[in-house]
Amino acid sequence: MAATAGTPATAAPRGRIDKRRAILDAATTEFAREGYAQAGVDAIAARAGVAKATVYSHFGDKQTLLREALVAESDRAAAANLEVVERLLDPGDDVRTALEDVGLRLLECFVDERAWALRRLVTAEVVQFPDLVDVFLGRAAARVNQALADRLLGLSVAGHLRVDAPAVAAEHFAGLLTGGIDARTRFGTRRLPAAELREVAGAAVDTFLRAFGR
Amino acid sequence: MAATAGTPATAAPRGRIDKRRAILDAATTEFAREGYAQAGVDAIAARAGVAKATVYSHFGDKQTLLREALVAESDRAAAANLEVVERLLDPGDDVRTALEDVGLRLLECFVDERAWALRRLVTAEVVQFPDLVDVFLGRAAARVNQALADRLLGLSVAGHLRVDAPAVAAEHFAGLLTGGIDARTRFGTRRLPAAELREVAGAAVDTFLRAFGR
DNA sequence: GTCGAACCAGACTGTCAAGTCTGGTCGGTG
DNA sequence: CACCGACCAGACTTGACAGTCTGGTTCGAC
Repeated sequence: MAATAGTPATAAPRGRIDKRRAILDAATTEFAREGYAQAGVDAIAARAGVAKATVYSHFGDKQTLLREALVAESDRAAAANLEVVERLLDPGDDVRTALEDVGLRLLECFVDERAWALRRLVTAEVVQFPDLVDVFLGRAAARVNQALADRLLGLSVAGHLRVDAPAVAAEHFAGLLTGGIDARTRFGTRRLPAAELREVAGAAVDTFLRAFGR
Repeated sequence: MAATAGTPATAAPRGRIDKRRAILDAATTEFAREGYAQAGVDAIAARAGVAKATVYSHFGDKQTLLREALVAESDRAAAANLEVVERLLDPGDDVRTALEDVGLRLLECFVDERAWALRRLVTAEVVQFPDLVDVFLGRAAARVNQALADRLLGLSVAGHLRVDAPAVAAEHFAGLLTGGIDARTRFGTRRLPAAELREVAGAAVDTFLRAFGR
């Protein structure tokens, strides 16, 4: 914890804000492209248009930089997912259509390049830095799953679904959506055509409704 | 490309076979623990009880070593999975029980430490060595999915299930099983108690049968 | 206008690891 | 026996990179 005790809040951006953001963005890009070990601090500094010393003045060391970048990306991903899930609050006239819409959008979040980079980093570095998992799960995965469970419960109460264990149903909805996605996207190295995304989402919703529909 | 053209076949194990195996095992262990970048060839040689030069004489360079290790591990994982899936050939009197049995065993394969290490390596290095994905998908994932689809189709023909798109059903079965597994195992860093595994498998089969059962 | 904090370019240090080389041991084959 | 190819220990070369340091510039605050 390199937090200087002088600043009031927990955030503690010591340098000028825009530099900090630039460094964080550059780090995210570079880590995503090269992986933690391969990414050089020199390259990150260069990409950010900043001197190497500035990077160290802001973040202390490379590991902290990785952690902060992951926090930012997790929040970003969570925000995108949560916004999508929120759509289930008002499902309109047809649950199937609403679920397909949300499923497709969730899938789009999931196959997004930055989302893949995030999962890659967490997966790859979990052995060396186990606390990164907490960052990712706590800030992104857990919140999204909780929100989805809430919405599914809401749909059930409103009589659109028959769900008795919302958390399980949420896990299953996500699982149906993302089951074969590693293979389909070749671990994030292949872009899926829109038609295939729709197809996958459609099939997932189909099975989901067979199991949990009225 | 250090392949000496003297040997006849493509396999070309130039040294004594047991040395090759020892190196491959050591490499697998070391890569699994440390990741590709962190794992040192010195450490691999030491673990294999072999001189560093011997490693290079067998495999040429570190990258090749990784690839060969992944091939071996993929085959290993595939064999374990396929053996489990095979059990659906003779489902006995009760499909639910058979599916729960297979589901649980598949899950056990999936949360296995070596399986996690394999996925970690593929995920982490996919950007640098895209062809590793082909090794993993071709040798393991695709074959398992195909076998599972075959068995599900068989069960459907025998009147135990109602499956019209076996490949999709197989993807969904796997998705239901492994949907929340990243979070549950904290990306492979936490061992799941047997009870939780059973619970997850049970819930997955439950949903699956609601969707595809007779 | 001066003071200090943030910043710059780039040189520097120390470490670590991939891959090579040397010189020698050992076991099997003609 | 003489040879050859696999193997050994370990020194060596080479390059990359984290993190530090220097000396100087910019800019806002007082």
